[in-house]
Formats: sequence, structure tokens, C-alpha cells
Amino acid sequence: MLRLKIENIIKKHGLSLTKTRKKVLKLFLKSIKPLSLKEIRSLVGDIDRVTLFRILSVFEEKSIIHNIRLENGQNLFALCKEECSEDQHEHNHVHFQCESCDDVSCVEIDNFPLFKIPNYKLNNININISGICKHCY
Amino acid sequence: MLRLKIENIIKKHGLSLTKTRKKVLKLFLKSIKPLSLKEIRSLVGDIDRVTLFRILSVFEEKSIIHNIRLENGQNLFALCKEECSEDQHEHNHVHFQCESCDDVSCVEIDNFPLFKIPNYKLNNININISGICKHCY
DNA sequence: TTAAGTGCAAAATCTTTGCAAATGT
DNA sequence: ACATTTGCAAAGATTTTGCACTTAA
Repeated sequence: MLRLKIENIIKKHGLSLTKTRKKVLKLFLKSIKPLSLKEIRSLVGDIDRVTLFRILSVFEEKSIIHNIRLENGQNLFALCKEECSEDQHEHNHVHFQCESCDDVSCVEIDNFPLFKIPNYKLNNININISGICKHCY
Repeated sequence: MLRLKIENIIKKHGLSLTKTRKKVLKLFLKSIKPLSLKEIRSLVGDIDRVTLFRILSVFEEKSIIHNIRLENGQNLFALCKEECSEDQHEHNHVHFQCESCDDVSCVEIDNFPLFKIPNYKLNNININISGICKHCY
């Protein structure tokens, strides 16, 4: 089931189906939280640093994952929605970092605000919020 | 005039008034655009890389400037508003990057959306948008 | 079979740390 | 005069490049 989903996603984006890519994607599908390079490497086991960089880079290019750059410099990656395409992301979430427990998560928002700026065309909107999460509140 | 403003800002935050800090702050006050480390260094002239890191770091700590981390990894800095304090920023702007000319700017937004997430306390909100700017549109 | 992906070595960047000399108050 | 800041050297971390070897189609 999961295996099929993984293969499906990779093929759908025209990428060839390799062992390492499957391992990495599996991780994202199983994880609720955004992952750092270190975490991925320690979870996948022995995967070359450079190879991982390259895998994340194609995955990002194909909008399988997206990159979360936090204000403190942390660089995390999280799964995109199926609807995300290469030039437009369809996220209704914000990236939230808790100042108490440091946890980062993608939080869905209903009534996601509609941004408009006169004379500008807005394609991708990325929102990072810090504060206190529901567990620490 | 500018000289006084610079000295005023630095002193207001309890920092001592050094040559290099004045130079760096002057740059921010004169620049409309967010600046990268490289740009700052080339504009200020000969300033040590480490010293600059440290100056930016205190300035950020004191909320004289804020750090803009773009999705593509670029790391820029821009002046805060006078009202910004150490634990809360009062920006009504988004960080906009044009996909055509690559320019980054802080764009003021009227009707800045009010975010609410049930059971969360939101402190700082940071919004990065990419698209086409008014000059390229 | 051959085009694409991986792993390794090594370079290029970016960021941090420690300490002696210089500067601000 | 004393505490803080700066510049330099050097360590650490992160990201990129080139190339030979392996794997997927």
C-alpha cells in the first residue's frame, strides 16, 4: 500500500525509481513533522550527504516536498500536498515553531487569508509563525 | 541629521557607539532594499566578516534589524520599524521576491490579515511571497 | 545498452570560537 | 582604567562540483 503510493508519487513526476529515493520519500510519508537533513540521514541510515542533497533538491523541484527556512537558520523539509505543482503550491498551512518546546509543524488554517497587493502577481505564499503551541499553552 | 539618528538608535538599545556599527547602521538607513552579508561588506568597504556577523547578531537581538530567510537559501537583513521590540515585531509587511528580476523587498500591506489558530499563542509572523513585482508586471 | 543516479574526494561557502590588540565610556 | 568591540587565525558546519562506479529502464 505505502509501497505503491511511494512508487506512484516518484513516477508521476517523471523520476526514476531508485532505492534511495524510495527510502527518503517513505520517511516523509511516515513523518508528521518536517525533517532536517540530519534527521533524515540518521533515520534513513547510511545515505551519502551529497546524494541526500541531490534527492531533496529534485523532490523540491518537482514539488514533492517543500523547504522550510526558519528565522533561526534551521532548514527543514516537509511533504507537499498532492495538488502542489511545480509553479504553484497549494498549502493552506503555516509553519509554526513553538518557542517553548522548539517543535516545528505545519498547521492547517481554515479561512486562510487571501493576500492581494496592487500591481503585483502573487504566486507562492509562505508563512512562518512562532509562539506557543497547543501542547505548551 | 542622519548622524544623530544613527547614534540615537544605537544608544537607545544600550549598545556602545562604535565606528563599524555606525557604518553598518547607516547603510541600512540609506537602503530601501534588504541587504545580504556580501552586499553589506562590499558597500561598507573593508569590514571583517566575523565583526559583521557579530554586529548583525546584536542588531537583530535588539530588533534594530530583522533577518529574512528566503526559500532559496538567501539570507538578507532589513531595518525594523521603530516600534519593534525585542520580543514582538510590528511589521505590516511581507517579504516579496520577484521571480523575474529576483529583487527582494519589504512590501507594506494594508488590511494585514489577522491570524488566529485555536489553542495557539502567536507571537511573530513572517510572510514570504514570490511572484511578479510591479516593475516586471 | 545507455542514460540517470550514487558515493567519494575535495573545493567552496558560510558561521562560530578564542584570543590579543584596539577602541569606547 | 576597565569593559567592550574588533580583527585575525583557525575550527566547524553546510553546500557544491567533478568524476568514476553502479543501477534503473
